[in-house]
Amino acid sequence: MVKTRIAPSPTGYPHVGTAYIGIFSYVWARKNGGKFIVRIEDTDQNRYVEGAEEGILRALKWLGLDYDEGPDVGGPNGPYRQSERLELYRHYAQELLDKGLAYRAFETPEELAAIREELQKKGLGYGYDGRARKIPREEAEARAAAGEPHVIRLKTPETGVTVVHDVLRGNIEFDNREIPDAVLLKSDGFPTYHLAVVVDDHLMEVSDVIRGEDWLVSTPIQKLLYQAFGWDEPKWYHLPLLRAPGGAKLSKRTGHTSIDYYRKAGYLPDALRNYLATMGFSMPDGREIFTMEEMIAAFSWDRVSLGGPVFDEEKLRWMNGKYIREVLNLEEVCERLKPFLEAAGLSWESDVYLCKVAEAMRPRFETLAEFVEKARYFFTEDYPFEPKAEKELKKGFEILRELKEVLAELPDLAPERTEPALVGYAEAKELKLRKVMQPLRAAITGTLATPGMYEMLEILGKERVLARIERALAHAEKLEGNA
RNA sequence: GGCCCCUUCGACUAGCGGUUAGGUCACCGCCCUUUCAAGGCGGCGGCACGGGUUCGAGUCCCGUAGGGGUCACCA
Repeated sequence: MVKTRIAPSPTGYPHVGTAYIGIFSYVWARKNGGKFIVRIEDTDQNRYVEGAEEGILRALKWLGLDYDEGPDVGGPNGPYRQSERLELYRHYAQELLDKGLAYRAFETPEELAAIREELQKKGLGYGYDGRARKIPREEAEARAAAGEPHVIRLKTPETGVTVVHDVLRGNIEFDNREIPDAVLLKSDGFPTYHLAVVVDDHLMEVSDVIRGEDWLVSTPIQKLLYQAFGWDEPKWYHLPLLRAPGGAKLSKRTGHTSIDYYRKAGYLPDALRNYLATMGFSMPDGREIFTMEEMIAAFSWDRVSLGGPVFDEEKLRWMNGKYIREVLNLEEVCERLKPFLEAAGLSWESDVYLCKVAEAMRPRFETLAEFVEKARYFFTEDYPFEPKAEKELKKGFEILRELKEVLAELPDLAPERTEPALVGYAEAKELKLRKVMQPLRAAITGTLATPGMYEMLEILGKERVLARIERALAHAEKLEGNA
């Protein structure tokens, strides 16, 4: 059975890179009718951030990456938090010690730094020379028993090569002299990534390891560990890292990396998920808008490209807009809008009203937050006038006064009545339509970028429109006074 | 710097020996139009470079360059 996993560290906010890898892991598991699991890699006590795990799990669910096993849902191979599996790692480290495939090393951090510097000077690209291998076994055990702080390191072959087969890249050769005697168990008794990931992936029966390219060069260490234990290694897939505009790895400094940022900015989970999927994967027919199910159906590793994709928020915006105006239905859009209006302290008289506004605004906003910004005047009488709108108010002051009378005479502001009325007025006065529309638009919205006039008049209703014109007229007079 | 990976328009990508190198975002223009969008139509723009292999190379091989990653008791 194909079993994939995502293994985030609870060291901060949920990262888009985690979601990116998560999507591919999820899709591959689903494609094969397998399982997708989440494991929390919290073996670094120093970097642990309170609440980070919850944030990450919430973000994964928000994106629709539901997992079959995980810290909060359990599963047959738990616990799914590495900090709760320490005994396991100690056991397996001991096994390697017993087999003579690992050894205890007693260098202090300062000594290690000195060794590293020395090696660097010689032009060697790694940090430890394996000197503690020379300590006789009995002596090492005695020192350990006496409580001397130490780590356990993997005994790595000194000659030959280790060949890693990456499904996406083929065979990759590593000279064994380049593979360091990696620390497996730290002096605090916690495992390092290498030990923990191998033990857990084996015990949890992970068959396919899909992860970021930054893990590629540490794969030989893990492969050697599988060999030391006598276990079958999983299939390896290293996906390219998401890049920031300019080319560097996406980071806090170079762009928005928190999934929470995108949620709060009003991106739809489906749009983000869809966009992330296009970072490397493409549909056979070239479609860029597709559901998770469609991706699963069409997925194949030879449709995954290996160049590091630049994360372009501009295109994400476009895609989000596409979802708002074409993928979701109107009711869904209205529902999504509600929390954003509430957060802005705005209220709506009814769902029907909200939906009418949403319909009118639909082609005019790309994020939910943008809707609140641009449609504010539909939800409050206390909307501001932009400078450009004030100019229109002044220019069209007389027209506005007359327009108010024209509209006041109509029984209601249905398009069948407002259109002939406004067009008729313009013709009678021999005015271009826009000369009439712009002051009106400025008056009832405070801005010049709005939905169609007839649509707006109907939504707002006669009473509010007349009151708004009145208020705008007063506002314009005040402007004249100041000028 | 050593090692490893990667390389098609500004960005995301299609291409899997024979294509006028296609699509999407962005940008520009036109159409529509009461504003702003959306939409439609059109345009700009690319195979990093140099060697091979081949009748033929964006596609295969080698080198160079560039970019990225990694060299922790972090993951």
